[in-house]
Amino acid sequence: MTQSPWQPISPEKPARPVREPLSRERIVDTAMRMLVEQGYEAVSMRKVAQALGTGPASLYAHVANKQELDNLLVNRAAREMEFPEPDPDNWQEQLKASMREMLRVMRAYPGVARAAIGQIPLGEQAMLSTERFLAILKAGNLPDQAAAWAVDLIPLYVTAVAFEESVQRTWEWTEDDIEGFVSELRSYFNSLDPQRFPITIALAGALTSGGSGDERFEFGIQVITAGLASLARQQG
Amino acid sequence: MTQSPWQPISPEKPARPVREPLSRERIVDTAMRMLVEQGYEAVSMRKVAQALGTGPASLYAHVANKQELDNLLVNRAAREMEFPEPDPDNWQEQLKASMREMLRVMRAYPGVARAAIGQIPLGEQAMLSTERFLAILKAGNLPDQAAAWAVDLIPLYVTAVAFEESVQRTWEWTEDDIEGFVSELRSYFNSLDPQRFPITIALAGALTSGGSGDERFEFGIQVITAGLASLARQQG
DNA sequence: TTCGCGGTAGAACGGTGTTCGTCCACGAAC
DNA sequence: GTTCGTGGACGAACACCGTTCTACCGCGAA
Repeated sequence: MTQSPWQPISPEKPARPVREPLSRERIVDTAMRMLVEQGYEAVSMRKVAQALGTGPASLYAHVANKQELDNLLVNRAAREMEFPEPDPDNWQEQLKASMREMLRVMRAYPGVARAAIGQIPLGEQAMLSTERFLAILKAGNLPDQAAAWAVDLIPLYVTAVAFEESVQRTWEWTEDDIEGFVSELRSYFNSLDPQRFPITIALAGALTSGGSGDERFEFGIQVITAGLASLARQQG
Repeated sequence: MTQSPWQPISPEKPARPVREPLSRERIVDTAMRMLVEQGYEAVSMRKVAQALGTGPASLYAHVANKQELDNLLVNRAAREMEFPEPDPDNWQEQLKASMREMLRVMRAYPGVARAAIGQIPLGEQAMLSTERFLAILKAGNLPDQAAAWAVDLIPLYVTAVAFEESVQRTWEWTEDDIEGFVSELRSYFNSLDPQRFPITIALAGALTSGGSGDERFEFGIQVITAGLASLARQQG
């Protein structure tokens, strides 16, 4: 009882607390914007709440926990992916194009990869992209089991690539930093003990090429596509 | 000056603060043991320090930061991997065996995968395993550039698989939990809109099979190996 | 008009990585 | 033999994190 009993109750309303009410939609919108602008690390329950002008506890009325919010972000991103209509004569190129599309979206929302890795994507949009991949793989005449495991393998690879990139982006390297690092790396390889690392030294040039990641990714999807093609049933 | 001036100086030594001095080695040993026994989440700078009977600040005299400690753990784990001598007639099977070996070690040290993902492994032991993989790939007559990118792709895939498993292990699921989840998943697939998810529904069985992960992993290394083989130069 | 209820939100709990500044033991120098 | 400098040890603190407790309050139903 530290308050004076005659204190006026509610001094002319406390600064209009009405505001637009919270909602799942508004929370995901805000989190997504922060993800794009400031990266995954910046998307904390506290900061999302602060951006919405409230406290962290308020979010929990609409979102179960951080993990669910991550899942919602993944699903929101998946909404933007576009896939071709399956064409049996062209399924390998379609598969590659779809993987490129997946990486494109994940690059556009850095941090979504981190949210996506290690979770089974069961949201509406994510399931739709699975369906699209399955359609392409079936057009390629893959056995059911191979197609099923492939739609596990493919997002795993693309997500891992995107995640790796996003981790390195966290370190905030400029183009020059990368160039410097690559040349340092090359001379590090060359300084190794030739007795123990003969091949690493011989391939120092090849090992340090393709730093941008695009070429490496192209290589990866080529390997996966060719590997899957080798499992396709002859004819149809 | 709150102390009494006649107070005896150093009351028979303050509980022997000598102890064995800290060192990088001791820190990594302790962290590794905690990683094995309690998982990655339990390995914090504070807890490692506590296990060593000191405060967190003491570690920073020997280890730059948490990330460096993670790297040291990765390198320590890589020390345990064993690779076959390259055999040109058997390189595909050797490649698969090496990937299995890599996964085996990463499973033995849950959390190492999490520490490894998104970093270029430049430690002594990690470089050695790269060298071994290169030897096998060269035995398979892969072009230099393909071999170089392959030793990027291969650890990326294995690490991603191990990381995914370790994330799911964090959730502490029993065998029964998994079974229940899989059957739930199956009925979820079957409850989807047949208009929009025809293939997902048709393949519900295949999609939910191989829950243990071993079969999925075997599929993955088969795809990668076959894909790489398709890039090998004809003959030598 | 009253009551109940659900969204809001401040405060707090128990954690995290990292840094600051103090203290002290030890080896080198005088 | 004594002094001094230095580097490791480390308690305390900083700025965060996800989550929960609990009080409050406005609004719709009764």
